[in-house]
Amino acid sequence: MKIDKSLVRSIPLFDRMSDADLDKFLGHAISRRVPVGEAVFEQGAAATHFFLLLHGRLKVTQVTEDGQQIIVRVVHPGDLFGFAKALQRSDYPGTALAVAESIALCWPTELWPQFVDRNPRLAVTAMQTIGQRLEEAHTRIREMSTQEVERRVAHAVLRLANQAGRKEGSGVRIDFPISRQDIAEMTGTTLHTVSRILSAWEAKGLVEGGRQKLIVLDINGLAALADHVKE
Amino acid sequence: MKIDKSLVRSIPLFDRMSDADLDKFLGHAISRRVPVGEAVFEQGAAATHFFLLLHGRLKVTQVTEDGQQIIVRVVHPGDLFGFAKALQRSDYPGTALAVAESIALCWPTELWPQFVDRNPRLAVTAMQTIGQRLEEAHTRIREMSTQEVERRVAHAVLRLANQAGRKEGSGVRIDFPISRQDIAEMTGTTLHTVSRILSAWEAKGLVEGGRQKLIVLDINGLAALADHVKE
DNA sequence: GCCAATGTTTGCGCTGTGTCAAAGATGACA
DNA sequence: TGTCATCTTTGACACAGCGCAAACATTGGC
Repeated sequence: MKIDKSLVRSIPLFDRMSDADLDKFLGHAISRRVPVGEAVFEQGAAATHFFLLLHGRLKVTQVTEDGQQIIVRVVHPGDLFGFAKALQRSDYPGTALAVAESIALCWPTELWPQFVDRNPRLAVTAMQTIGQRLEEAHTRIREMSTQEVERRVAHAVLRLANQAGRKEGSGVRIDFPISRQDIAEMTGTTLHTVSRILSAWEAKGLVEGGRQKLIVLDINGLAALADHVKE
Repeated sequence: MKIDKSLVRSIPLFDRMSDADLDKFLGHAISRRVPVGEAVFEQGAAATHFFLLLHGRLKVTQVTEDGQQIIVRVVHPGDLFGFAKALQRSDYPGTALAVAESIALCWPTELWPQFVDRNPRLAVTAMQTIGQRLEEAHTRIREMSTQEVERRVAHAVLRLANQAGRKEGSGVRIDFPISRQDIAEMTGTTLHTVSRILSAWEAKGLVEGGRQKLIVLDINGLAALADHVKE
């Protein structure tokens, strides 16, 4: 399958790589189509590959011992994921599930050290990427520690609109099927509470909901909810 | 000031470095004594140095816009911290405060790329360290999403006993001054709730409390509380 | 040895959210 | 076009945990 080289180039991890090295890198890649509902890898499985999402959308989930599920993050096109082995883990800590028809590039994890050796800047940039992810995680912890549910949901929806928004009519539509349950698992609450909150927002004209659908009509209004201390 | 080289060697980040390089590395270091209550760096300040804790104990905190504080993590001897610049940040995301008399090695951040160039394995190992930190962050998110306060506190206390425990009498004492407020800020609750929980535990003989003091008397009992689904 | 500062405990009332339950909506598929 | 599975909405209720407030304990300084 033909690989979109300019897309790969646009990723921080690869933007400084020489053309020759990039070709070599892509030469080892396998392109894989992932239909909706299929997992790229599953929690606990041996980490045999690392991946780059070219197209589509994934959600990375974890299941706790007592069966509760949370969404760790959403993978967008251009994101590297399934890093586990590079981080000294032998298995994947979560499951990566396609929520939209997706295409991912796959490399055997053994190649990671080789590529790093050949291209030291790679490791630096990769570390920066992980650093950002760490920061996001801390942001989430801070939110969960200090904010009540409605503000957390507002932040989560704004983030989604930012990362996966597509203009539609007068608003911005989240560009993949997303349920209240999903939003609940991203914010640490229940689908019932999310449903109530979204209903209230819809009554205020902030969003438009629907089955697995969410359109933000008033970004500023939502941002006010997210930032403002309640009065 | 004399630097304890064997302590430095014991840190994953440095264990594979050649002796010559290590000497060079340490040659550029400044050793700094940090009395209790003093900050090594403050949130928002320019990230001029990165650090290695040789002795003592720090807590890394963040303050939200609306003035609430959370404890991001506790820094133990041997931990690298104040990484910001290596992760492509120009300022420190939090404040590192000494909760015990501490000694830290300091390097100017400019040296980081040099050391990485000279020693590519360094970047790989550093990434593994960050990876672990990311995992811890996700663990915390998972706990905050799915567990009620008492279990979260139990987990936090067990973690502290593990990382900073010193045998004392029949129990394990957390080896630095820690307040209920601190524990609250680590688990996303209030000091009042923490106080109530600890009182209850003390009545059950699980722990022994005190002013800025905490001794775990029954690790297994606590672990049961942390793991077991309440019955 | 007393005082001030700081940390801890405890009671009480309130409310945000989870839990349980049941009734719509929506879309896929036959 | 009807059926079924899935998702969403809404109500009723309970309670964990927060906010507020006041008393109590410990420590260090003078």
